[in-house]
Amino acid sequence: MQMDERKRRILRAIIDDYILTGVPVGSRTISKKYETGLSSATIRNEMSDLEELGFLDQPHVSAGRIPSAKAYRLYVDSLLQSGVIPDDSAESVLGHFSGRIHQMEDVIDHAARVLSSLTQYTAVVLSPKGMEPRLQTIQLVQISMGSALVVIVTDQGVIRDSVIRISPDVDGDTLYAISRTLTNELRGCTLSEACRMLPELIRRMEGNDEVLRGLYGYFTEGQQTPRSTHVAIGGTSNMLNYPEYSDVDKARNFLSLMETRDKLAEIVRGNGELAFTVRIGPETGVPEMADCSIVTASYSTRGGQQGTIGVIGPTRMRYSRVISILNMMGHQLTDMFTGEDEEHPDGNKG
Amino acid sequence: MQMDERKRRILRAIIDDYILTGVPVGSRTISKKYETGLSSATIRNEMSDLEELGFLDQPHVSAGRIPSAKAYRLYVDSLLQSGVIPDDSAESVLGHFSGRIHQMEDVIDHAARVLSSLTQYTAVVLSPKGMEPRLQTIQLVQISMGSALVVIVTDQGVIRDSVIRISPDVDGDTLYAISRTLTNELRGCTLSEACRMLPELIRRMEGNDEVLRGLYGYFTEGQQTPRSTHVAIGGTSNMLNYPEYSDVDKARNFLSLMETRDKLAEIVRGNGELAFTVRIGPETGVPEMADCSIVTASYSTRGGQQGTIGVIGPTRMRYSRVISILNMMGHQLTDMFTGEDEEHPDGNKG
DNA sequence: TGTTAGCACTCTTCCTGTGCGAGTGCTAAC
DNA sequence: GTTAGCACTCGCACAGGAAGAGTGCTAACA
Repeated sequence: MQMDERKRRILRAIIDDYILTGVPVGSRTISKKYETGLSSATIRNEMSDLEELGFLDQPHVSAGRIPSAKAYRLYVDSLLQSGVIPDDSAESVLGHFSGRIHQMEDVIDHAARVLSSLTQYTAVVLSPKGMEPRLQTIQLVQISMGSALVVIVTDQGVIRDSVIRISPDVDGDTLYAISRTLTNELRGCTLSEACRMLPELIRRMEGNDEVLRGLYGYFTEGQQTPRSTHVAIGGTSNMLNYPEYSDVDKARNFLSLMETRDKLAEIVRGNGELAFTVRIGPETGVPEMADCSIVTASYSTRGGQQGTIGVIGPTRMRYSRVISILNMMGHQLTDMFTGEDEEHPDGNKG
Repeated sequence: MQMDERKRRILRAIIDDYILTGVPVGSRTISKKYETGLSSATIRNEMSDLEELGFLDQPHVSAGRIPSAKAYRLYVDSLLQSGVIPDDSAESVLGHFSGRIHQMEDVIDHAARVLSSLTQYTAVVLSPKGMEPRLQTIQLVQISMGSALVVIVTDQGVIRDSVIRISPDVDGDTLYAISRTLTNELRGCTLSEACRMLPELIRRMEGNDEVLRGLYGYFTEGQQTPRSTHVAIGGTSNMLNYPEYSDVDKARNFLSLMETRDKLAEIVRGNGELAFTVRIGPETGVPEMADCSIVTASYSTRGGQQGTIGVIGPTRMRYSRVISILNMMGHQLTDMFTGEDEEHPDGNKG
């Protein structure tokens, strides 16, 4: 048996209807609501074929049909093939970042909120992750007698800061001198390289070894607990709006997955740095998400690192809408993270 | 009618049982499970009295009784009066902060996780909030040609950082000089005072006005969008473990309340800076939380600011356990935030 | 006077059976 | 190839009934 154009059209109608309503759709519904020009009996025959082909499932004999993961896959593929659909509400993404927000983490949090409220699904935004960051500047700032703040600037603009203890009689100027030396010596190194080089430096810069030793402890500690990527989540409770999650057990499983941010980040980040992915049901590879779909897009920062934005919803997700919103949002974030720091907004590039 | 000792004992048994099981408790249960030496009939009479006094509710005529908010209040008050109960598992709090964690936000996140996993309820931890912070150090760190990082250290140890644009030909030494001047001039000011003083400073430090202007923009912007307190939440999904929230609508309401962190912070922070509060059901003042209780404790930082840790659970919460865990955790955090920065851990306070 | 045993009564919960409606599959006619 | 018709299936909602838990009341007892 073969898929012909008519089968495709009917399948699409079924998916559309199921996405809208969430209840199994019957032959009569398709024949009446969608101008197919066919009677329900014909639709029934086609549906029977589609089921045999693996595109439809039947919860029980007298219920309608629901689309299988395979059907969604076909649907999404044809959606993507025909180009990203400009959605009615997509342009409203643009309005949501009017006020300048400086901190990257704030932007990410905000993006997650906007994304979830636009899509009405759960949104996840991951901070960029690229190659291992390389040191650019190390600066020690005195906070009080006996303690100093370490500020480390890397080429990714990622800033790690922490307080270390120093001798009370080290003053600001000394700290500045140490900072300069460290910056000169360690610029361009990765953090792990810096770790290896520090003992040597400590030997050479005797007299300030106490400061450096504190720093060393900080570095090695930072190594073993690497600052994980920032994960922002929005709209976890949205998931409860869908009958798929009216079962409390399911809801709990889902929510506790959302709480373990590391695992979640791993799942959302997925297999690669693809610009765009749609994973449907079992394709997510996570048993807890067997009836979820994950749509992700990426955005880039100045250094060329890729961040990820994603939407998690039921498999009967409004794919076209979600895809177009993610698309817009990805571009918007890329613009923010690349454009804003290079030039004044009123000037042109070049 | 009066409360006598026996009524009190029976009420306590009812509350204990209801907290344990979550189902209305009958007279027979009390008479058999708790060694009262009384028959179920007697208990019934007492229960009838307790209901008349407003301590018990009856869902329907042939169900057992459940404690009212008033009953919990009595229960908690007597609990607090008799001193904080040392709980079997409370000491395990101590183990959870073994590895040094430096960033305050990380500590707070971690505390929320630990708190929720120990109590099996939802935990909320708020960063300290005190008087308006006063500037201690301002440091400009060159990141790349044309941009610098502003690091502001306040007496609360709160660090605000952001990137500003500077002229490409300003070098690190100049930035350091500017930083020193700024620190000297502005130390001890609040942020808003600094805002007012900056124009004057810009006039005086001509030549570097471009840097300062960028800084000025940063300050004024920071003023209008004050960095809100950090809110960490843990174990939101724990709430679904309790039959009280097997209703999806209730669960959704609760969860979406958890998502609006600002509002949540306001609720948890509550009325004052009391060391310890227990708000039961309606006492929370939030309709969505009519069948929740909120227990909070506070911790202090070096500057004497108060942070808040809280646990949100069903009204039939294991109060004594929660109170003792919160108590321990509060002390632990206070120790971390005050002790650690003052002295080496191996030394005694002088 | 306080306590207890006994009993009728109430109300929920669970189970079962039944009718209804939605939807299918098949067959025969067009 | 399409469609109308019909028998059939299955879930769902609802009603009725049995079981169980728990109460309130009364009368007897220490």
